[in-house]
Amino acid sequence: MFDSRHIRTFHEVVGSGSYSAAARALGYTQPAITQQMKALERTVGVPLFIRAGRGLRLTEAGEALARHAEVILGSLSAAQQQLSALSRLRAGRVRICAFPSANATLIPEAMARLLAEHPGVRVELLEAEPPESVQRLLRGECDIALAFGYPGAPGQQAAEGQTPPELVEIPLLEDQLTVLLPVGHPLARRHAVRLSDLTEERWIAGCPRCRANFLQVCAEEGFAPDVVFTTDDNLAVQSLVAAGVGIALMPTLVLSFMSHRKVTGRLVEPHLRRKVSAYVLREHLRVPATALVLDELRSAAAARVGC
Amino acid sequence: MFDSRHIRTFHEVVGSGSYSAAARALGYTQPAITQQMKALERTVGVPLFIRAGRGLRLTEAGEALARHAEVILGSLSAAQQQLSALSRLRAGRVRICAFPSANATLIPEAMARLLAEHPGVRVELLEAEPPESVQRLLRGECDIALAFGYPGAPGQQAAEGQTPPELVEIPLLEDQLTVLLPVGHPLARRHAVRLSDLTEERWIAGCPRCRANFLQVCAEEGFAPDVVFTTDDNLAVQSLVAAGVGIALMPTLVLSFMSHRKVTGRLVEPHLRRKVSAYVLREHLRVPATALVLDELRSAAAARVGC
DNA sequence: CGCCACCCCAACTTCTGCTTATGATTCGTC
DNA sequence: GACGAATCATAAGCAGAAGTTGGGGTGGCG
Repeated sequence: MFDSRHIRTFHEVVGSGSYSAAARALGYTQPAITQQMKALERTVGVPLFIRAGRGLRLTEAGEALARHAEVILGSLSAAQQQLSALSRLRAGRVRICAFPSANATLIPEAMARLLAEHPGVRVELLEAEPPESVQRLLRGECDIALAFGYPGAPGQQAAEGQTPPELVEIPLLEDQLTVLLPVGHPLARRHAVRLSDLTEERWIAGCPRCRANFLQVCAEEGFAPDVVFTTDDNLAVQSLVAAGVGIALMPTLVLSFMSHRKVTGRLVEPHLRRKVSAYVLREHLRVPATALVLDELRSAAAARVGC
Repeated sequence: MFDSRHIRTFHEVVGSGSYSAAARALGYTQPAITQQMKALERTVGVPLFIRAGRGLRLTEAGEALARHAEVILGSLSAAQQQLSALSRLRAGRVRICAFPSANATLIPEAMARLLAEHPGVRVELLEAEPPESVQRLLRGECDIALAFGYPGAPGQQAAEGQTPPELVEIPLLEDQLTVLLPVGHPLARRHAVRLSDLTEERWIAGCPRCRANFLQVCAEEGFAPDVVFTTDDNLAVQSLVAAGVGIALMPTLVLSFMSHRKVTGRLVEPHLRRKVSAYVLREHLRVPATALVLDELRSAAAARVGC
């Protein structure tokens, strides 16, 4: 197997016509070139040069190798160019898996800035609710997973159980939960409502994990809510609330981009919130494109502080 | 610039799916693979692998490099194959420059054996008289020069003056000179004739160097020959002798393949001879195809010993 | 004829790269 | 659930490679 450095040196020697010139061009001293070419001739088993007075002349083998050197160095250079593009963010693909409300808020905001600065980067977006998205990450189906979790619930972390050690969690924002009331509801005149004032209401619950968290919070407040409807479709929840079927808890993030005309959100006491984080394989942090997307997500989340 | 060894190792790792397997396949220990891949990732600037439990998974950059590795290793292997053909004598071209009588005798005999054993070797044959052939060698227009010289004549060596130091002389054979007489010549009955018996003959001289040597030899014998015709065409010389225009000196080598029906050769006393040698650039001795041809020429000459 | 450029050679030095040894982690299996 | 096999990472040590330095020979040119 040839040493690519020898090939490059050989090519330079052929191009410049002398050992000394090649040494100057490559930043070596002249004896280094002599040694390299000697080593190359040893591996080839045939002389490559014939000394002709002050200049060098190629043997038949030298001519052949010179032709091949062009090809070899060309393919090496092509590889280098593509990988350099990946490392310099002139190229790269990032697959993100996120939940719907992030897809409607954080992701578009981050993407706008990202694509403006790095037009060569490509993003693929998948939609999945939290437990699923992290599993996809672990299965290698995506590079970044956006998930939310409710604090204090061991079994309710983004991944099943605790976050696996090879996973890195990047906290993005704390999403306040609000009580969704139909306009005209007696409590809608207040700025914030107490959960304990809502024990007699009928409730509409969201996704399974949201519902589980909701039930737990109510239990801590000392009551069991009357859940009359369950759906993970945020639009359906809002419509049901508007129709007077019941009231619901809903993250502010959702309300920031979608709000039924006939519903209104009110802060709830005690403060409830879900934690939105990005997850990534630890080793993936070193992939430039992935790190870039994470940065933009962080920025987008920071711009929403208090949301 | 990538190190070709790293590329090869990377390719093997991708192919076998693990560092350890690649180490076994390439004859390294496992930590060596780890180090090489670390170094490769450092030069690329981007991770190539993501650890996935027991196996490895390629990053986007890894996938890209894997594709390039195929091309790079392919071009390296192609070069290696061609150069190996040259060094193993399955290919190779040798350009020989020789004088006419060698072209008619030594060369064909050597070529027959050479091409039988090494059908991949190609030979190009040029014709030139001695001073010219060695100059062509020095100019790089051929790889082997066959030339003859007369002993004891400093200015008459194969090359002008002494053989240059970068030139190697390979003596092939001593070519006896004969006196060419028309059949029926009074001296033709003898087995050998003395030069001093021919002082009154009319002579036909050959090529310039042959003629010069002839004049010098005659001078040493104490007479100046009567040269009535000069030509370097051996066939013409023989025809002139046959026609009774004069007699001539002619190398045995020429007579061995061409002899006019009406002439005959006789050994001459004192013994005169020309020295036939091959010349080659010293560094060219290491070129397998050239060395092979020289070997065959030596063999062909040895088979003609006493010629 | 002397100078300059080029290349070879030998010795020294530095450093890269491989190996050995050990520890950590994961997967399969009893 | 725990042990065993396999894999990769890390650290230390060593040998060989590769480069630089210094000196010499040679061809070409002013």
